Amino acid sequence: MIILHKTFSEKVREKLKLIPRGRITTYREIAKAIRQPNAFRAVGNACNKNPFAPKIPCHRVVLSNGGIGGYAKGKKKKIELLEKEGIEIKNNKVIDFKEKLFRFKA
DNA sequence: GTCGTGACTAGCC
DNA sequence: CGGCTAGCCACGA
Repeated sequence: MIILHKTFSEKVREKLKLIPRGRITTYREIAKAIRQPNAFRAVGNACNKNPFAPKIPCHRVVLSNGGIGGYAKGKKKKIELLEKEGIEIKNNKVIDFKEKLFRFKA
């Protein structure tokens, strides 16, 4: 049997890496993807404490309501990165975030 | 083992 | 739409 006891952060990172460029996801979606739909809080924590900051596209994660949320390097930086990838943002909210939302494989 | 904290969310007013 | 509250989870001290 397999027991890979990965930490919560590990799982989050795995999912984060799956987000394609030009797309975004929400903390909620990630929580669901790792089979812990109620751990959306911990997801944010994992990203914030993420020791591989530049290696993980954590900037592609937004709030479930399309809000930007936060970013270890500053919300502004997060917005810029997203705009660079083709995500339109206005008033700290993602435009048509529903269409750009990336859903993980069920 | 307990407590506080946070890049959250949904509900209510 | 904006603000507030309660519920939720993992992690470090």
